[in-house]
Amino acid sequence: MPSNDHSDAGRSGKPPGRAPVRITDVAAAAGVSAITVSRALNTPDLLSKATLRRVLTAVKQLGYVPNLTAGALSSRRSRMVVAIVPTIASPMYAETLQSFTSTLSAAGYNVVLGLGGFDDRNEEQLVTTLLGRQPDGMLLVGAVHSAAARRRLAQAGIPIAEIWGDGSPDGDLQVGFSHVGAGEAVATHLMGRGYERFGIISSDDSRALERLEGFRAALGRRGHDIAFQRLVAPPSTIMEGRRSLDGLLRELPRGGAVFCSSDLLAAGLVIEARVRGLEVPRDLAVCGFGDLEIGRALEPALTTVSVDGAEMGQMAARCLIARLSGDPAPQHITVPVEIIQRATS
Amino acid sequence: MPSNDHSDAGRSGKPPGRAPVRITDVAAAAGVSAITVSRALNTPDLLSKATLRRVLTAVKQLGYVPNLTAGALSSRRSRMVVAIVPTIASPMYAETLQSFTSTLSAAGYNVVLGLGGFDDRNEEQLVTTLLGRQPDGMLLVGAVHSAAARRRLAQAGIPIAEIWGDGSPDGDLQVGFSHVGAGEAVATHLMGRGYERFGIISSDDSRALERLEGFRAALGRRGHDIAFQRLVAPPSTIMEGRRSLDGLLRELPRGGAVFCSSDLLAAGLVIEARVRGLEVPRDLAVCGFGDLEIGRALEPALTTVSVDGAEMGQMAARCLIARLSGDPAPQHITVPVEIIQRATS
DNA sequence: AGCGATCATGTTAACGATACCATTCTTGGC
DNA sequence: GCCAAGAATGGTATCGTTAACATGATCGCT
Repeated sequence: MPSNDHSDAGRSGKPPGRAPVRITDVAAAAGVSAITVSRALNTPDLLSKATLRRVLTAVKQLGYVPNLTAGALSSRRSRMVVAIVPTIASPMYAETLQSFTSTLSAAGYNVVLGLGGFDDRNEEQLVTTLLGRQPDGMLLVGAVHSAAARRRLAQAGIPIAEIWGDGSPDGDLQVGFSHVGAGEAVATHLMGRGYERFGIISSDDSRALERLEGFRAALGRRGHDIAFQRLVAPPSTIMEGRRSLDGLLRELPRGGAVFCSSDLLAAGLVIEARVRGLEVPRDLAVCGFGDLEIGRALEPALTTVSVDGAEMGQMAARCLIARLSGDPAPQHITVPVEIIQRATS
Repeated sequence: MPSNDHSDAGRSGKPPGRAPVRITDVAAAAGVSAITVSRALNTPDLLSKATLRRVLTAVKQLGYVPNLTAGALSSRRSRMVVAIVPTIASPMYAETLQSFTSTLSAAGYNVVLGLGGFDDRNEEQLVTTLLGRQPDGMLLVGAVHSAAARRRLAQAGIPIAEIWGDGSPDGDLQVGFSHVGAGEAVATHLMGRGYERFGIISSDDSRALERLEGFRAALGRRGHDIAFQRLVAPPSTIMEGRRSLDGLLRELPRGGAVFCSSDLLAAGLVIEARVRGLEVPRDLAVCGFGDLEIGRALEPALTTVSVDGAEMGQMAARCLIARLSGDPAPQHITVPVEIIQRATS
């Protein structure tokens, strides 16, 4: 009977003969104790120059890669942050996630990605698994709806940053803007430009719907209403914008103005309008949302609402980092929302 | 410099009075041992109905969230996969990552995101940290260039899937297509349509350049050459496409055909051409790459090379999962590349 | 010169889970 | 009715690292 004493046999991992270098191997090579190696990598200031050099040499020579899983278990700091995003197929969220991840990466954190989709189906499942990773912090893009999931988050005891929020804060850290306010601003802008008939094409998700309500309310205050309204299933696409024109023209005579909940929808609308020989904005004015590249590059260039997704991601990351470092961090950050008037209104 | 003793209490964790429920707590509540709880969650088949029910009740009641970090350390399986992507600001990669993540998520894996950018600067740093997370597998979108980083990867002993590759495989699992072949196919297509003057606008990254070379070679074989060539810094944008027209028109008289390394560049070119009163494709034919939504929705719709980014992501995920489950998985998968002829050529 | 303060390093014991092997309790075949 | 084979469960060691505390060396100051 082969008795698996101590080393290689027993809990052997992957098939190929790997050489898992552990911290003790490095320690032995450098003639120090394990904790000294740990300190060389985490708190080098605590060591003498000579020891530090010796350890780092050994690290390099052996090709030591610290096992961060073990480190996390022991120190109770995983240096990981979970980001839950509805989708990254949408450029707005992608941009936000990109800058969020980059900023955290520079500070030594890794990001674990959770894709929520737009339904609450397996939200609890997702949140639970991800919390099991023991993240030091969390980013929620958009709200978490399932009650069970929210409870879990609240009990997790980690800082949670929420961005693109829709006004029902789960986290203790908000980076965002008022969607209602944005809708109002668009209404004000369009009324100011002299338009008198209005339509809206909106994605059927909670944040877009808030903007819709803001839009409607501001119009109403001045005696206007929404003559045409169309909800489309997320994620928004250019094609869906093109397809919206038909219905729109039936309800809205020439000279109206339409607010689209995404630049993608707006771009589609403009493209289709031109194909039909309409002149934008004379026959149809359009305002998008998001200030995506396509709007800037379109002809005519799209009037839109600019919210800096990258900025929000970076802000959220910075706040989390501050919070995790014990530094004070603001609880609420409002990112400016700006109407960029270009050629379609 | 005062050593920053940030935490006041001992190893008590986060400030707010949390109740970290451990597996032993659940075990006690259910009147079983810890290992039984573990089995209830991981291999429920091994338990009797009655015990299973009892344990799951306790789990729910206590709101137990398994510490996956500890589990990973003990079992040497992290159930995490690292994805290294140049950027997710580009829709192509975003799409790939989206489907990759979704597929893995459904199989119980989490994805750790690494953003590489297009430079090799801190590539080794990034790879090292991420390997330290003990991922079970890895996805490389595009190649890893730093020699040190490649060595690390090779020694990691985990399956590595590489997609969007440029022909210098790091991993042992390839999902992709021939970029050279794609360039050739475009050349063949355009020549077949009767064009005789050619231009190219390409992103300055290795994969796009391979397509360029394929394009050039195929043209050369039939006695043609590239009359206009422009390299633009990644990531590609619509605006950059628009800006390219000026130079292009100087070198390429009306009736030429241009291959763009991205649908974004191609879309910009088409938009600008129409602004200048050119007719597409009569005055200028354009072929893009990537089959993005914008190409489909553009007017005139863009001829392009379709590579299914989502499909590739899903394939890569499936292969990794198979490999990790001990099932056989193909080493090389070639995804079909198809020229979609629409209205711009 | 003595002595507390500071620096540099080491020892020990977790962190929370699972692998391995052992143990008890069933079961069925002859 | 007895024994081998399997089902159900538990005990113990361990995964690789870091926190907490301990120790010895160094140093400046009265």
